[in-house]
Amino acid sequence: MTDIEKPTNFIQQIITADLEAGRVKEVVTRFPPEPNGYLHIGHAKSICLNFGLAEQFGGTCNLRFDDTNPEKEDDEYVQAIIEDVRWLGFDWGGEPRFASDYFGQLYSWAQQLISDGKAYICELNAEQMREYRGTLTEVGKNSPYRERPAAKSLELLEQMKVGAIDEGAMTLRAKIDMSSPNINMRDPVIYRIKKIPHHRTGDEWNIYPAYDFAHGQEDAIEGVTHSVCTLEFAANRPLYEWFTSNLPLPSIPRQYEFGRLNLNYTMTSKRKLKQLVDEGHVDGWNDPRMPTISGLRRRGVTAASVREFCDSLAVAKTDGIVDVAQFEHFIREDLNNNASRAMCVLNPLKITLSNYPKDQQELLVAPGHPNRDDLPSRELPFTRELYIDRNDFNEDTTLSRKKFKRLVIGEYVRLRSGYVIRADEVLKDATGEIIELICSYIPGTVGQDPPEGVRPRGVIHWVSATNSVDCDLYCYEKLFTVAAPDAGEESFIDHLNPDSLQIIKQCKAELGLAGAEVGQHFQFEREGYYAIDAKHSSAGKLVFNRTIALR
RNA sequence: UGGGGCGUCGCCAAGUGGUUAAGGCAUCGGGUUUUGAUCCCGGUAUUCGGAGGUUCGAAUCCUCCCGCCCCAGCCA
Repeated sequence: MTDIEKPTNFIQQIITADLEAGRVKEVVTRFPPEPNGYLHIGHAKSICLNFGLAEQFGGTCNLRFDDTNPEKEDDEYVQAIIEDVRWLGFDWGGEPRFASDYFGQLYSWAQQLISDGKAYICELNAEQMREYRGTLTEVGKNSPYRERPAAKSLELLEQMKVGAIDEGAMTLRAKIDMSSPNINMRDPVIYRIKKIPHHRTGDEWNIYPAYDFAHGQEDAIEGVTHSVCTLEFAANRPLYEWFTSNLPLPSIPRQYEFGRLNLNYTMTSKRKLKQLVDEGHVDGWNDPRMPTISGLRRRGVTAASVREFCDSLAVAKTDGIVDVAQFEHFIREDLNNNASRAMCVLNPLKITLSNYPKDQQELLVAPGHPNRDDLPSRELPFTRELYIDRNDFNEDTTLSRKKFKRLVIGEYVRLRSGYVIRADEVLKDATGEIIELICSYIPGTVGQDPPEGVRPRGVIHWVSATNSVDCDLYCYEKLFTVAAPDAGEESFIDHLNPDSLQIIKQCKAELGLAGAEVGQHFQFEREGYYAIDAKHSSAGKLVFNRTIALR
């Protein structure tokens, strides 16, 4: 559908070559989140890439939870992740997979490794292990337990498994090379004792496989052909390959790394996002200021715009920082094309049309969208008393037409989809504050040009004062005041924007908005895009989130 | 510092020895407009981290140098 052909990325090139050479006959990918937090915009890139690759090459993509660390994981996250991936529009055919489904298989592969003399139970504690590991420049030294007989290791592993050994007292380690320049290859721990109930396996296990011992094997079990992960795992690849070549796996998956998405003014670290939630800086994981998928959804960002944005991103090995304005561009693009228009006055200023009959009301018809007639039109009650925005009136009559395209005493303005009016008089209270404007309307100007000599300064939005609906608006700004909240010496908490949320109460919205539902998107003309807040809005109280302002 | 990876416009990025060095975002002009929105036109890198070299010809090949990122969790 796109007229501009997007160049193929290096992973697509590899897959194409693999297919042509017959190395793989069907492409299988996977999105492998750990259920220890909510998904964010960075994950969306990975999701779109993995599911997208499967789609492009007619293969499949699994959703697989990498739940090998019960300490941090929870079913709440599993459910949220499933909802988020679905919402983004992807399907993994059948049930999601879990690393924990393979614990039994993984355990017997561990036994196999021991029998083959390629793994051993080590009794070094954490601190000792660190000392033995060496540093970036010094090689490590062998553990004194390294040559322990396989039979003994097998026996100890079983004891670890049944809970007979204390946490931290022993580990199972792969026997590789303590002098490898790649620290990951210096006899990495592949099983550790954790006497913690697992969200799926309960207290069945007292030991859990480490990431490196699990991931490649999980891929192999599922027949994953191209295991795509982020750059920081590049140093783990030799280890990934060591396992796939030292174990009798049903298939040999290959790992490829690409640069993760970084956005300025945004934080994409599950740990730190969790901190924001736990410390109450935001209203939960789905706070509309959060870069989480659930936060974006609640804010009113569409799944389509997230997908479009992700697809526009390069899949390469450079790790850059994308300007959030680029993301916002796609949010506006989709909303501009699809959101129905509506009017809402944020700072109401009452105006009375002195020449409009007191009890008269006519229903004006406004289009749902300026250039889409498939969206239903709207009925706008027009009455003698209306509200316009205070910012759309100025007492300074010397303002040029070019500079101020709004109401000024003695001049005209067009009410959007309505009449042309003229401001005649300002009413103020004792303190000098403007409380009302007396105006007059020009009959016959709905959908018609005003008579000769009447030149409206511009078009402003409005709402009937006697037949409209009240609502609250939650307007958001960037959560952080600096482009790189995560850099520098100070904590990112110090860079939180104190004005990231502004609540505007008692706004006046056109009547039709009373029936707005969660999931609908609106453009409040001349203001921005808004969507019902699923948390605060209720039958008796309309609450909208500002998804994003108009440019 | 040992290993791994990366450096093309303010940001992202195509480019795979011969192109006027794409495109998007941002930005700056101008036009249309009953949203100061959208839309439409147009401007914005003699140059590809730097220096040498190979070649008729280099962002693309070679050499050296510089800079940035990742790895020393019983996290993933």
